[in-house]
Amino acid sequence: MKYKTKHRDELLRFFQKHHDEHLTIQEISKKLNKKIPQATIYRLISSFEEEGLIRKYTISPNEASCYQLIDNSHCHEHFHLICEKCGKVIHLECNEVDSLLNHINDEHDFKIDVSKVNLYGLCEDCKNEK
Amino acid sequence: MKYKTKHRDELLRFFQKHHDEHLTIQEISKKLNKKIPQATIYRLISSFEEEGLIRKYTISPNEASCYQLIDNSHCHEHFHLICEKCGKVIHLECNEVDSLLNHINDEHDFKIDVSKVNLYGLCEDCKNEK
DNA sequence: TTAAAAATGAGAATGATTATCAAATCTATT
DNA sequence: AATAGATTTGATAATCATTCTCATTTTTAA
Repeated sequence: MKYKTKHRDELLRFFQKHHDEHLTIQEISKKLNKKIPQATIYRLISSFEEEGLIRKYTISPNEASCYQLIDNSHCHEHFHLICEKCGKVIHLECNEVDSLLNHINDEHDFKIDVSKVNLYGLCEDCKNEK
Repeated sequence: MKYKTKHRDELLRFFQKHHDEHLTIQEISKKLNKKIPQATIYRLISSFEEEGLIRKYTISPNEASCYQLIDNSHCHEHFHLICEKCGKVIHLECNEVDSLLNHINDEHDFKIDVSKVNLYGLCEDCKNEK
């Protein structure tokens, strides 16, 4: 059972306030003026992740991961496309995705958890800019 | 300018021999009976990566990356299906994947980095077991 | 053969994330 | 509101993949 604590509330409010950016633990810690110790931030965040409240972005394995509040206004299931260069997050909702999901479910017998799918790559702008 | 060295040749031969698996540095080191020191393996591998000879796969930010020779004779690009319950990693290579990649590239103008695609969900066994 | 350039080896350093554990806090129940 | 049991916290240590360092060795082109 989860207990409600002031750190928990504070961190959640923080994510709501910064819902339009994705931040690393370091950045969060700094913006909070170290009010919450890093170990606690890590713990709370992995708890939020499990609860499906926030999403983790890992651009590169050697860089810190970023976290962002999950936006539920997009109710339909969709993939996230994340630009490795500029960090832009694109919500991809299209039939081709659905049919791939169905194909994988039916033919490969694997049920994908869409809410956890992050597809990394280069967005339109960064792709052309080279 | 690159020099040809015995380690370089040996590691390349190793990758050719194991072209059908992707291995971590640890595994490579072990399979080579530590003939090549890890620091050197890291260096050679990042050199191979730059030259476009091998591809790095990142399963999870907290696990070691895997490396595999890029086989230009057939399109070897594949996704990883990762079971959230048992941790099993399935290599998904199929036409539907390719067509989704092409669709996203052409219609949504986003170039996906295949080596980073990890689709989380439930595998056959864990799905049914509930 | 020689000198400059690159690679090597062993170990130290880095840096994000996890683990530890005693102390503090929270919650439901009396 | 007091209590007991469960959970969270804080500070710090541990982990682990990867990168760095630097003196030594090897390679290459002239």
